[in-house]
Amino acid sequence: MQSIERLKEIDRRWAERWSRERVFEADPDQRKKVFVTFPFPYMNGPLHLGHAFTSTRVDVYARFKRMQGYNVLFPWAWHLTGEPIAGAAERVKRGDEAQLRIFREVDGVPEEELEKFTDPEYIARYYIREAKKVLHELGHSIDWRREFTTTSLNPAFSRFIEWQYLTLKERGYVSKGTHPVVWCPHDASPTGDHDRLSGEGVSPTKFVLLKFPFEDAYLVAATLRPETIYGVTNMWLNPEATYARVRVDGEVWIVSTQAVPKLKEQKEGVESEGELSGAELIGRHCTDPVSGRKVLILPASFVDPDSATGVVMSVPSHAPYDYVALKELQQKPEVAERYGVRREELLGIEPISLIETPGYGEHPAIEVCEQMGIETQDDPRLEEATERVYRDEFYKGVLRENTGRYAGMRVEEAKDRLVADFTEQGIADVMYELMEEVVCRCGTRCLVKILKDQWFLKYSDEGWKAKVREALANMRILPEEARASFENTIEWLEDKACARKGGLGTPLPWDPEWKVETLSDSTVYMAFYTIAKHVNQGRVNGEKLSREVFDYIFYGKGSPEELAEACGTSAEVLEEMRREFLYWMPVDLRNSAKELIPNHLTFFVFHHVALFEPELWPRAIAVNGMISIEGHKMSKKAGNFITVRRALEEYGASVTRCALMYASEGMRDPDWSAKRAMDMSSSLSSFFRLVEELVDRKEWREEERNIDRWLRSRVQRHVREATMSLEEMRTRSALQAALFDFHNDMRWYLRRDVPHRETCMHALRVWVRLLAPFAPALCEECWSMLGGEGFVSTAAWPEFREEELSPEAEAGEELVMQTYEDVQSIISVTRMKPSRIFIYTAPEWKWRVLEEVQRQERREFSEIMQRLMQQPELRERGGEVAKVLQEMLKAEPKDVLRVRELEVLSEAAEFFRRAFEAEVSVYSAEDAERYDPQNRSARAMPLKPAIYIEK
RNA sequence: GCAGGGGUGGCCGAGUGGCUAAGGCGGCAGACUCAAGAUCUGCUGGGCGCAGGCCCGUCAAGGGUUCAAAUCCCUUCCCCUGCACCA
Repeated sequence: MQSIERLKEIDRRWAERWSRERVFEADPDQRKKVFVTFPFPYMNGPLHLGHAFTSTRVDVYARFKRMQGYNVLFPWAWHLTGEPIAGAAERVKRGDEAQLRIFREVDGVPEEELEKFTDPEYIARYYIREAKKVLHELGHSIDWRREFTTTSLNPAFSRFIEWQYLTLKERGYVSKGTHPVVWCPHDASPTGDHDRLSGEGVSPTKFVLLKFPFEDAYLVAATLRPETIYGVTNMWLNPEATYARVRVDGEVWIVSTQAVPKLKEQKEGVESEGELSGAELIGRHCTDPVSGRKVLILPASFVDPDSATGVVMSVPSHAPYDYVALKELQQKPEVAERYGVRREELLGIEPISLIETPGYGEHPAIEVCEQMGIETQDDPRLEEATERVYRDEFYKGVLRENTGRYAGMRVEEAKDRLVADFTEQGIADVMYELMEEVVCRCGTRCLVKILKDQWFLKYSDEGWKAKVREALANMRILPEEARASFENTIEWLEDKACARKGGLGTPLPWDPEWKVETLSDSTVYMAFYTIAKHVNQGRVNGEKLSREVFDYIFYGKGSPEELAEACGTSAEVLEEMRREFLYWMPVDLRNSAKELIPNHLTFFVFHHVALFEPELWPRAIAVNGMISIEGHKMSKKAGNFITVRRALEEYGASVTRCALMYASEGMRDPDWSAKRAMDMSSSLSSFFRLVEELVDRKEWREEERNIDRWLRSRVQRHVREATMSLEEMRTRSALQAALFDFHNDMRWYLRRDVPHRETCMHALRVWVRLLAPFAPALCEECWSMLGGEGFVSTAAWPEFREEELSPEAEAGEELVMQTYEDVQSIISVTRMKPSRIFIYTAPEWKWRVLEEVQRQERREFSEIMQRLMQQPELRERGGEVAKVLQEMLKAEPKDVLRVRELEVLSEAAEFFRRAFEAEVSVYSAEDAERYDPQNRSARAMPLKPAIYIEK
């Protein structure tokens, strides 16, 4: 507890110094640049650990690259576009308790602030103010001079969006269209998934309406299978339902009363002209518009007046519901007779087959119902039966002779043609319906509305997609596994509405009642960071930034002299802005959560390729998993919402950052747990304590030993691992190397021998720098204790030095470790308390045998033996050689480095002595003077010294 | 349902064909301490062994390929993300 307070104090102190000394402000210079971005957060609440996870990844990368000597820009901005902030203000005005409670209890907004939350701008300003403090304390290396907000609250940004949309439109990427949406009649706005009480994931389904002439009107059947009209035998109406006569675009339609309000949102000039009951329609006839046949209207309980038009055409050959309902009715004709249906006519109805499907006979619906034993129209399994028949017929079915011009076509291909033809002939129309009930958050049941004259981004455009694919192919995607998701998204992406009517935002320049929608105004704003700095510094009037000015800055079009005055600046400033834009662009890394791949991150690429030349296309996108808290999804509702503020209060920046970065990498979802945060806190404290101890240390060893070469070699391994991992944003692996593995080696080093000052200090200086991107403030503290120059944040990243790797030293140290374990294992098995330990290293000739084995590709005893016997010294002891060779051939082949065993183990003797509290002697097996009462030394093998222990 | 990513020891997680699993946490034992904490040391799937060793088991489940599989293929189950006008 004490130590965590100390870490927090260090974190705060250094965050202060960084901003006081403007360490992270970045301007163009001679160096190579790296431009990293985090998707600006939406400011309707405080930053939470999910934000911190992603943003810390960006910061770690920024810090890493900065230390590598790049000129790094990490800017920040705030997203205000859209409905939620405005909606929240509205709810506060209405005194909505649930909303107030969230602000108060989850976000921790003080009462005196809450009063002012009726103003959306105030809410945004409040959260921005808080979030900025939090990011500062978290130690993010942000250049705050470039900060901005979106929407018309920031005129300069609006000018930028206007430029963007005018350009997109001019280049043919924007079009006007009409589209069905899930709509709340009460809110008078589209109802997205998150705005729903129920019906998540439900989207409009397109029904084809087939108009069956009926007296002066049309009976309008809704179907998903319009091709089956060739097999129609009768119509179904629900006798309990009420139907309406509706005027639609000059015609009179008969549909269920429930369908009328739906049609009003989807069709022109819809007016109700009176009602009639289902019962009174039954028994009468309408006309099949294709064949002109008379079609009898029959009663059916399965017909749902709430679904589409409440009128169903009956195709018993291919629709299980229709078949079962017809069979039931024919078995009890008296039911139908009550509605005035003539018995003979009813009994005379026979299924008409129109699709031929491999694996089925003439009437698939009948077959399937009989197979499944379905007897009544209320049987729930009818859904499954319908699904099966539909799917098989759709993919495998072929239309029969009785389908006129469509005969012989596959259902899959005929369907669209037929609908187009029927529509042209005035027989068919469309209606959208929700297959499940959708209820808006306001409690109103939603329906489908056709939104007219909406503005769309033409993401379906093949030429556009081709450029996006090209950009993607040249981009680094981290982790690489995420690439497939991007490719997929590009594949299925269709036109996307890009403007809305409600909420905050920038009006579309050519149609100002629409505002540019949030996912659309967040696509190329990274370019704006280069401009925001100049606007914020008052060097140019942001409100007056015209399209022509942006064209100059971004494209170099026009003359700065002519443009300068109109926007309150000089040609020099405009030229500088253009240079700055060219310097920082393109974006070198954008990082976000994987949930944004199908929208924002892909749109980000779309807009870049639409607006900029390939040199300015983004270079890399990184994605990460979604944070969970103690194993559960984080949500305000669940009450496990953790703000960054709270994490900082409890653990401070260094611990929070490291705990997050160690929680996961790649696409894996990180989990935050209080326990693991505490573990991280002890790891960092322990690191810090070690640095302090060594800085204060007085006792050092003078001469250099194998253990020092070993440590230097290990240090290089960690440098290499941390560097390579960070290049790919693998923060967990990097931290594993830079904190834990490094720490373990330091522990071993200090345990093994009195440390060598230079080696030790060298290791510490590397260590502190490797850890600096993760725990920057703590490392600044250590850096200054170690006498490092300036800030560690701008110190040089340790470069991997291959020449410092020493496989020999590592092999030597492994020999020490192995020998240590062997002694230990003997002690534990024999349960003896040793007083004297003798170690015998392998004789020279055994090494020679081993080396011969390694030289030979074939591990063939006689061949190798023959070669060995050519050496006289070995020949003398042929019997022994044979035994040793056999043993070596039994072992797994592996590369072995020659180690000066006697020297290495002698150096380690003192360590063994301390560890085992016993006298330790190291001999060569060839040493004539050795003490070896049981002749153990005979068993010494290379890298496996013989051991003899006395009680 | 469709698409993408996953499922490894009590827990977090390395590991993508070859000495059957890195590191951390937790647990147990010991050292230090009046004690607790911190720290250090050893053990931590099961079994056997008074000389460094051996045997068995294990990577969601089942099947297959291979001399050899956590790793490759097939099937099933489970989890995460997305499926659009939400940010």
